[in-house]
Amino acid sequence: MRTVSLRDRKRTRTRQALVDAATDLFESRGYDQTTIAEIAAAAEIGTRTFFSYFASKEDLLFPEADVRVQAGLDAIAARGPEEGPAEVLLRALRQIGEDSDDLSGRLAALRLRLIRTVPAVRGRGLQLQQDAQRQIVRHLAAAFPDQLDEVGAGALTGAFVGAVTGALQVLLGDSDDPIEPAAVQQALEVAVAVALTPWLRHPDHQQ
Amino acid sequence: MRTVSLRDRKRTRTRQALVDAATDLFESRGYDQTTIAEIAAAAEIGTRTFFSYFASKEDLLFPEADVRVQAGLDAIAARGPEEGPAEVLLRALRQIGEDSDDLSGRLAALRLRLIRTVPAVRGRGLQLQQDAQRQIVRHLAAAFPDQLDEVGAGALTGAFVGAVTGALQVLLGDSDDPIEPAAVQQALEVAVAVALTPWLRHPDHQQ
DNA sequence: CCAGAAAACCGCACTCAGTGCAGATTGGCA
DNA sequence: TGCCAATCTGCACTGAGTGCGGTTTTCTGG
Repeated sequence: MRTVSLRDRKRTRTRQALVDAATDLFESRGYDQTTIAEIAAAAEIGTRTFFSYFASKEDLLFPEADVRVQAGLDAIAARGPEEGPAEVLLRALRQIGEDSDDLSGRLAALRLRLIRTVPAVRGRGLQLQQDAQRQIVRHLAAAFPDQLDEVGAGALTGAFVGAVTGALQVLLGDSDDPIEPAAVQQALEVAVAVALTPWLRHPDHQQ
Repeated sequence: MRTVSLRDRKRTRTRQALVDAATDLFESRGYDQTTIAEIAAAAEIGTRTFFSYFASKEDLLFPEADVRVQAGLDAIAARGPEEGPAEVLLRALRQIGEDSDDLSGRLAALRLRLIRTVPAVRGRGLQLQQDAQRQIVRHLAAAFPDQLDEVGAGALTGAFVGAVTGALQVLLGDSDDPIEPAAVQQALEVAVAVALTPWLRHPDHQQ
């Protein structure tokens, strides 16, 4: 038994229609050249109704943000008895990376491009990232009360996330479409090595 | 001989008047309740003219961003012969922290509060931080061509900046005015220890 | 099957940020 | 002094986002 009331199904469908319509329009016409009115019209709802689905135009690019954050928090909660904070963060990252097609997929590719192109989108993305980070810090500190205080958890999480995004930012830098998974993997390993070296117990980590 | 043409002096004065007026109005009325028209009127210029001084309302809170970034880049350029990348980053941070009253000062305090309060301001701040970070990465990679490639420099800088901001974010968390410099110093040391341990040659660093 | 309540839809009018344009002002400089 | 360029400013406009109020649709209990 899921959330299957007609109301909710309809709402989910409309929401998806909005994302799809926005994806199409952003790709063909460009982000700034697309108005919310056009997106709403393409999804066959009134302009006013749009704002009961998304609070802003930018949010169309990050539709399942909360789901991904939750996956990360779950990964922290499911820590093994022998894991330290660094291992947990690493596993959480892999978890998020797996169940979301974050580098393939039409919307994902569009998002990456618009993040590099449109300031408003970048700002919103960074904002969401920081919010997620804050939650991770709280859960991490709570999960390792003897090894980390809040400030330490903030520093560790910040270093980890900062290293990964810093490396990815350089890697995805200016080129457009051709993203090689191998290179991404390599960049992540560099970032992890830089950020987590003093934290990992086993210096070798496969995959 | 500086930039002392009457034109430039006048322009600088008007710019400062705008920042001052905005500071006053933001403090008394609140950020969202203050319109650009009001700020412009308080600084005795036309509403339209405002946009030839600042591109947006948020930018009023970050008036000397470029100056600070430049100070950081200079600090990198002035590296000593025995310094590694981590030491340079550390020195750059201290440099920036010194010549900008970033934790005292009316505008600085207001900025911190609004960053926590107003999403648009936070987004803009993160954006500026990321831009600065990108420049630092470039300069750092150029300064240490044998020790760092671009991706490594991105990871290192990201880890460093991420750790510091992550720790500060937790520290400045929810409280409002009372910021104790000693606690800040402590948080920075924690962050540096977390992020730079494997990079620093001398594990002890005074001050 | 049928109220009535709740939630969603949606038009209307509004505020405000930000832009393009064109004309008036003013400072720089020969 | 007089010309050029930068600056200032009002006007008109677009587009995001909000509050309000009335209508439609869905849910729930009898």
